[in-house]
Order: sequence, then structure tokens, then C-alpha cells
Amino acid sequence: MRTSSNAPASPQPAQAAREIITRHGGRVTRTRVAVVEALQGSTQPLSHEELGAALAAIDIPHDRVTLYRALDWLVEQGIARRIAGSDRAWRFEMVRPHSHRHAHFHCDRCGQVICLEGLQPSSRVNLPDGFHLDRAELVLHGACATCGIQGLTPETTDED
Amino acid sequence: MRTSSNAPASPQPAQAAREIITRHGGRVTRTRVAVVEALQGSTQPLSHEELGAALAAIDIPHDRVTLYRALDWLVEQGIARRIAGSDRAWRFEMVRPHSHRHAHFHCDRCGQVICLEGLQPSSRVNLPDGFHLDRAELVLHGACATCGIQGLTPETTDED
DNA sequence: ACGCTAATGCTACAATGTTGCAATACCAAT
DNA sequence: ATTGGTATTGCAACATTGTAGCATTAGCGT
Repeated sequence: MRTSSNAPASPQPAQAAREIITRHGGRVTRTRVAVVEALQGSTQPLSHEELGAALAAIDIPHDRVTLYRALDWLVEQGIARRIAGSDRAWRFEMVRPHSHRHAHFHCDRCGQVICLEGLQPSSRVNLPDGFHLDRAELVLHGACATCGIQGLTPETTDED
Repeated sequence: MRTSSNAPASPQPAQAAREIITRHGGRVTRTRVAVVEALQGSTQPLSHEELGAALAAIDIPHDRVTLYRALDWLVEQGIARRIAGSDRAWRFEMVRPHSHRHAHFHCDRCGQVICLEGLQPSSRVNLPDGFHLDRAELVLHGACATCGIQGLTPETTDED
């Protein structure tokens, strides 16, 4: 609801999205193209709600289920990545080569998730036996600049 | 549903829980005592479902709402901490002095969350202007020993 | 242009979490 | 120990997020 990258009427950039979809053996549909474009146009993970708004903005009649399934497919194909927000809503981001490992900032006020490129979790960890590690993610909790209020989370009393 | 620390019939240990609750100016109720005990008795974050099972096991008639509110209060008081699981269910753990910063392993199969003491996220991060950091959490994604299957998440193709 | 089938778009449903309010039980004062 | 005020509970109803089934639509190869 803050992303202003809703490709207004640009049929050309859509090619990149179409190609990605085709390369993965999927059918190029309005929904998928629009979702990929929205994801590509945003530097931050987007929720279903935000994606839905993006689709509505470019006049694509869709319902929640279709969006869910388009996203599911993208995740399945390794095109997008799903991350859990501070609220219990999924957010999605493109899997970009240079962003394999980066941190996410979760605003505990508005629930927004923000990518922090350049931050890498320390990857040297030893898991218990039988555990398989897929990826590590550094999650920072706090308040984003917009919410900016402090002292609302009494459960964290250490400031180190 | 896997925690076997359901204080069967031990009225004594309950004292510790009662004291914690009293110290925070709350009324000592069956539900709160049982929840605190369950949380204290577990080394891993527990979901509402698991907590509910624990309460049922010691014959405390409760409903979901009561449990939710007891948990809310504990989090408000800084007694417990709420963390978002890989599924969209909250998990809770006691806020222990020596566990302020530790990693969480999320099994993407069963959704279970496991604490990994001894692991600390690198805390030196520089956030954008206006951002306020409450706490950092290192989240590891993968499969736990029980699920143990690999290759189910095509979105992660790097194994470094 | 045609046909096969993936993908959509309904509707209905499941799981998780929240709100309002009357009844209950905790705790303190008598 | 009884009583009373009020924090908590417990119920019912609702909100949000995500899923399942299935008939219809639309991609894409022929």
C-alpha cells in the first residue's frame, strides 16, 4: 500500500516477467506477469494485500485464491521467496542472485517487512543431529521510521 | 503435542509460577499458573495448540480465548516472548535472563520452532534512519530431525 | 482455428486470532 | 471465615488469512 511501482501502461517491461515464467515452463497469464512485475518493481517483500492492490491498480480482475496460487507457483519454481511477517501474513520477494542472504527488518507496529541488503547472518552454525539447514535469516524486530514510536514493547528491556 | 512436561500433580513447583505472576501484579489463576509452568518446563517455544494440550492434560477446563489472553498478558508483562512460526501460528517461550539472544530453527515441514541456545546473531547492524531496533533474531530454516526429508524446497538452491 | 490442459474464479471451508459481555473466581478488607 | 469489588474467565460471534473442489476460461502447441 506504499509501493508506487505499479507499471501503469508499460507493455515492454512485461517481457522480462514473461520470459521468467516461460523459462520455468509455466503459462504466461495476466496474474503471473503482474505479480512478477510487482515483485520485481519492489525492493521490499510484499504481502497478499499489497499484491492484490497492485493487481487491482492495473485493472486485473483477480480473486484471492488466484493470487495465492500464482504466488505458490512462483515459490515452488524458486522465482519468489516466502517469508513470515510479524503478523501472520506471508510476504513475498523475488529471489535475486545477489540477495540470497540478507536480513529482514520486521516492524512490530505496522507489520511491514523491509529488506536490509548488505547484512548477512553469520552462517557458521552447528545444528542438532538430523537437522537440515536450508537457509539462515537474520530478523530484526523494532519500529520502522514511519511508526517510529519506541517503548511500546515492554518485553524487551535490554538495549545492548 | 510432544512435550511431556505436564506437571502431573506437583503443587510445589507451582509456587515459582505463582510468584512470577504475583510479582507482576496479576491475579494467580489456574490458567496462568499452568501456562507459566508449561512454558518453564519446555525448552522450546510452544504454540497455542501445544499449550492447550498441556492445560487439558492437567484437567484445566479452558477455552482458546482464555489461553490467548493469558499469553497476551504474559507477553505484555515481559514474562513470555511471542515469536512467529513458519506457519502463521504464534509460539511462546519464557523470557529467561541467559536467553535474551538466541537463534530459532524453524522446520518448514512441521512448522515446529526450536531454540538454539549458544547461537547469537551478530548484533552490529546499521539500520536506516529513524528505525528503532528492539531485538535481533537469527532464524534458521530447514527440516528438523523428525521430518528429516530434504529437497522439498526448490526455492533454496544454494547450500553454502 | 482447434483442442488439450493449465490456470482461473467461484463457493465453501479450515485454522488462527480478536471482541463484547455476562458469569465466575481471585484477593483483600472486614 | 464471609463479603465485596474487580480482574479473569468462558461463551458466542466475528475477523483475517489461507485452502480445497470444481466448473469455466484461456494459454499455447498443433
